[in-house]
Amino acid sequence: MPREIRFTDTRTRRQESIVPATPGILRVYACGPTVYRYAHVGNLRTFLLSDLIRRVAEYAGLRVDLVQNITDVGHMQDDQMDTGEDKLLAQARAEGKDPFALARFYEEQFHRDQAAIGVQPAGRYPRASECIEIMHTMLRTLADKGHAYVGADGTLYFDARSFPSYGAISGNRLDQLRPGHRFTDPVDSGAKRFHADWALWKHAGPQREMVWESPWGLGFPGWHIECSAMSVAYLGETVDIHTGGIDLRFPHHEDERAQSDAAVGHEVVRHWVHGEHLLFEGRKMAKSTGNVVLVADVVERGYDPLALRLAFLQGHYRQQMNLTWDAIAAADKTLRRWRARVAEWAESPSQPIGPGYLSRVIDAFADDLDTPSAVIAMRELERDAAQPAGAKFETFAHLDRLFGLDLVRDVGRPPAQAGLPPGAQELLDRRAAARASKDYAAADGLRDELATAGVVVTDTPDGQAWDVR
RNA sequence: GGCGGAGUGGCCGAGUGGUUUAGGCAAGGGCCUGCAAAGCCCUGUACGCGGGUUCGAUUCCCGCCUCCGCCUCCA
Repeated sequence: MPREIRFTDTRTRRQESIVPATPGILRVYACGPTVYRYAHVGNLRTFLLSDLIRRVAEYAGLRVDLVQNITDVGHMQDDQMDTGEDKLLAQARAEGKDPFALARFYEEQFHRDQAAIGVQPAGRYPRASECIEIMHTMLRTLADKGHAYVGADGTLYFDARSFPSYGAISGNRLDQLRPGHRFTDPVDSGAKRFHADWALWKHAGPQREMVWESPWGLGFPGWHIECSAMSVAYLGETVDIHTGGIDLRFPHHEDERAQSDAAVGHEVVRHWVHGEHLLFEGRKMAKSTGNVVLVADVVERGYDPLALRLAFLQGHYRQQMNLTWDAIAAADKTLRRWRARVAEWAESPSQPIGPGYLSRVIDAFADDLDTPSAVIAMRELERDAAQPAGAKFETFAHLDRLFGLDLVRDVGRPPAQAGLPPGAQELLDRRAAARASKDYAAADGLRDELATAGVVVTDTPDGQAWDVR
């Protein structure tokens, strides 16, 4: 068990020892997906962050209360700001679907992708669209305390200048921020008082889908208020760790912090932990760049999705990582070899776990999630001839609680019998006969035939082995 | 203009003021195999540029160049 767990806190800009406000219970809020499209592997790398925090904390004996929001309303899209549509409505219109149905579909896909890369489900997944009331409660408080005002366009805005420590997370100061320049800023039309103010409750305008009644009229929530309201409602007025992608540091988390702290009256989030971005082939992963990679793409190329997880673990969460197909292939190969080794080692008599490697890996995880060092330690253990196989098995199997790579998948796995395509068994039998009679030309031809049918045959001392692709 | 992160060998990526200066993948050679595959063994190529500090810098300092991100879209 680690002596202490440390993470780098974006706000304090240094590593902090994590001590739960409530002894024994670590309260974590993870910024979740906006469910208007498939999550790409860059998104998934960020979501992995809260999973790793949760695993190391649970390993250390803490109970982890992990809440991850599902944003299914209110996340404005840049080029839609003028029309008042959010990302979901725009996508629903593009696909000709009901926005709620669309949101549920991508939410379901999100959970599937999470499971595919070994992310354990959060305790709760509140949906923004189902938390409108608790948002109203916080908005009323903000209005009562003088942090909010209704603009000329009927939208409720947060008064940024009413929150003196604005900018603590990002380092952005109100007097240094540039006014919005990508769209017609409401301040230009006199709707809001100051360019850095942001919408708390958007006035519906002509929009008639995904709108709710409120003390400020028909409308829908601003993006940032959902996380403030939901984190406080679900985790209480003190949240130990709040995670998200580095891009959320500003404005999302800056604004969220202002709302939460202003409403509650003290610092709500004790530690902000952000994951750096994933690049793919050297570029930021984005639709506009054309380098979006989904879990489905990885699977389609024949790789185990958990190879993605291993590839992520080999880099540090606060470093940009340049993912490539070569890197995924390399991780996939390592993962398959580890599973095969673990299955072999499992045949040996069980041995106590060697404390050296165990503590190295655990300490690495606890030291600001130094997963690269943890993976290195596993590679060293793998080739350490001084360690008995039984101990290697126990160590790999045990530490998979932290790695989450399903390393024991192949233990005791019977030879693949099921899943052979029709006729394949006959080809296999004929090839075995051909080899027995040393007719290698025929055997190689049959091997090619089987490969075409998706059956990869290899020869072992015990005869033919095969794997269905 | 403000805020933030990087530049390591073909690729991904650790790391360190200096004796053999990761590891993986790929490549080449070998063992094994009927041939392959897998596995095992061996091999090579590094620290963006220019100064400085130092006996010695990839590592520390200064300057520069380049790349990436945020500044009210974004994981």
